[in-house]
Amino acid sequence: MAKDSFRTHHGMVDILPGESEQWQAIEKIIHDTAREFHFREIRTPVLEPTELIARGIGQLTDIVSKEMFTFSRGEDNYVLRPECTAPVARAYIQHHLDQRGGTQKLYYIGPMFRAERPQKGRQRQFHQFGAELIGSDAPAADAEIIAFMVRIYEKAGIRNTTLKLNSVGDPESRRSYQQALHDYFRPILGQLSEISQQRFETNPMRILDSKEEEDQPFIADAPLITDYLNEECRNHYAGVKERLDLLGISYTEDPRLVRGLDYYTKTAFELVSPDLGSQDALGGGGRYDLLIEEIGGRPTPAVGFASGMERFLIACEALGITPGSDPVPDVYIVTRGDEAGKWGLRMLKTLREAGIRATMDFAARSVKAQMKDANREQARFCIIVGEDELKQGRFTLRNMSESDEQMLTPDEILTRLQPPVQSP
RNA sequence: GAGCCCAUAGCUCAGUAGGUUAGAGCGCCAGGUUGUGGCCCUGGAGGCCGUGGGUUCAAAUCCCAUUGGGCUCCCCA
Repeated sequence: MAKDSFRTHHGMVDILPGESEQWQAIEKIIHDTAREFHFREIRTPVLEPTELIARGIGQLTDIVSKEMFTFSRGEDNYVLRPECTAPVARAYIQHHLDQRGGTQKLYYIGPMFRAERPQKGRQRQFHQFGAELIGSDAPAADAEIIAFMVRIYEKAGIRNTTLKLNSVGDPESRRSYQQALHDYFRPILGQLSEISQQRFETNPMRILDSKEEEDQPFIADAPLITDYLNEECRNHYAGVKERLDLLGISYTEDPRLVRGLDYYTKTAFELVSPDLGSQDALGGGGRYDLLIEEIGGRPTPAVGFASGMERFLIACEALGITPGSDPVPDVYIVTRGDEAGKWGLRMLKTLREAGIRATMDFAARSVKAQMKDANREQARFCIIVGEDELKQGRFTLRNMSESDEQMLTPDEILTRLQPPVQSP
């Protein structure tokens, strides 16, 4: 690589032709599924007020405490959004979407940013799609969100996933549970890993998440949140499970499933895949009944999920699924000479207006080089234009797979190519 | 923030008892067909062997540093 050239920042990747078609294909699945479920798209800015994210996600989370890309300009503090639930909630409040009546079913696709060390399935700029159902505390809302997420992967052909499900309770349940955890861990605190000892103070539930070898035996016997849920949370959890059963969505209850962001309440879920390596979650989410009030709205229950696009594609690749296909032109116009080149340009316009995908050479190369290029691009037909054709008003139409040629007028060529040849 | 691995052409990689002009396959460009692709043949372009220093008569090869990349921990999508 030349000395003076540039490359992307650490953890930022270019998506090139050949890959971009795969992205478009899964984006299409997401958009199509959203239509079936009647989720409506919302697009929020990539930059958000730093304070919104800090308050929404929680000061003590890793995301806020050490993974944000921030900068200031004048009085304003900007952050590259690390996730999209808080921004969507912000938009809901800002635009008074509650006044539109009913519940809001919103979905999004877009880049998110976290200043972590990159590894498989984790980049600094990564892409998430997700959905939020705002304004309902009913278990049916949780089920709808989960059904939407699950359906997208199902459509893509990703069948070997596991849906992990839990309830993390409401503040009241959480308090009694945290008390139980404190009572349980305090006597054995010295035997826990350093990180777990810290979490004992900050967020004892996270100890259950620990992967430290030394913690495992203690975690195995630790009290479970499900035993401390109050009646409301218990009923809600049962209601969600009942509806998932109803929808034929299988799940595995995981009483140790904890979500990383502070705003979650009650339902927590995660869709995991065995093909992702160390970062095994395709997506996750849950209920966040406290968030909207926390960032300045009226108390409003909501539930949502977020999924990683990069991990989606890793899962596809592991299963041998290649979403989308490389585009090929119907026609490649091969020209010889300046006049032919101009004719070709006009013909391109005509073809395209007829819905025929057409291109040509734009580097004034030899006929042979143009044919080679047409072959490389897998064009179905070539139109070959030189002085003879211009004089006769009839042009050579070459079928590239059959290798046969006909001399036709432009009108005949159009008729011959319509309806546009089918492409995969 | 911590650990491990890697670094030779556009891509995938050969190349160590250190020794003359650094290789292959694929890809790219051109010719063989003065207007015709895919197969084939021939030729060509393209590397200061990531960067800097050291050891040596001599370094892609040994040593140190540095940068970049990958993976893992932490955490998350």
